[in-house]
Amino acid sequence: MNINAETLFRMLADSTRLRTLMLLQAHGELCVCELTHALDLSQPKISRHLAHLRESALLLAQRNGQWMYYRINPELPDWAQAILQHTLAGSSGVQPYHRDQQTLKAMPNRPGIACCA
Amino acid sequence: MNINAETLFRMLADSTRLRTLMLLQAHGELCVCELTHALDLSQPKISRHLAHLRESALLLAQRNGQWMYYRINPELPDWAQAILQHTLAGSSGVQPYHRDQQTLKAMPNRPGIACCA
DNA sequence: CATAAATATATGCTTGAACATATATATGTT
DNA sequence: AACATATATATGTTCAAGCATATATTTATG
Repeated sequence: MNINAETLFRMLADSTRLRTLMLLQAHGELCVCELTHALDLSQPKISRHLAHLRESALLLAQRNGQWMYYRINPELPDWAQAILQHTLAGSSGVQPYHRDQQTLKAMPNRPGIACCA
Repeated sequence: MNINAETLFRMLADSTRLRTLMLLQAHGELCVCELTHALDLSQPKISRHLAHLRESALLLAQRNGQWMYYRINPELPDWAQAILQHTLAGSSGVQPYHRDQQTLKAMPNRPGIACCA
């Protein structure tokens, strides 16, 4: 994998992208509709930023039925993964990141998650 | 200390500022003329970016005679310091960061450094 | 000693490019 | 058709670059 620090930081410098990455860092894999709900932003806005993150090789995308699932590229170099971890550690208790986690958990009809045990 | 992740990453997302921070992370403290020489950029450009970094509380400045010395704010939260460390680890061997270090070492008449033993 | 010159650093101001946003619409899946 | 996602276009905002210039400190000179 080849990513330079400046590119990584340009991607992290936008609020929508940073919140998205923090959700993915905490959950492993999420589809566009989950992100749209958790961040409470318009679908085209999320989709555009996901495209940027994909083009920068920070994210991988995978279709499952009608849903597109995104996850952090596991081949990112160690230093980049470490940066994402430390960022999550430093902001998971802070707004808006903390609220985003709660909003995701409270989402009704999440695809791929059984509604009842 | 109070700095949020988005502000940190906006500061790191510019090439001039990132190169400056990597030099400071590696050397502890440098004056404007040393940074200007090492990065081979115009003095107003460096000075302008140093002002941004100061206003974001990432850097502290201290006058010593005619020289202004800048250093990374030691009160940055742990996660932010960790990010700077990992960034240096990931880019110290890469251009332009590696070249910057060499150019600094080759600078003649560095203030505060004895010319001969 | 007063003043001027040289060095080091900071800051207005304007222009231009990069980029985020919003709306509408297109594509793909069930 | 309904749902999920992507993209095109237009618009507005942010922000870096460059130049000129201002301030501060030290050194040189009459």
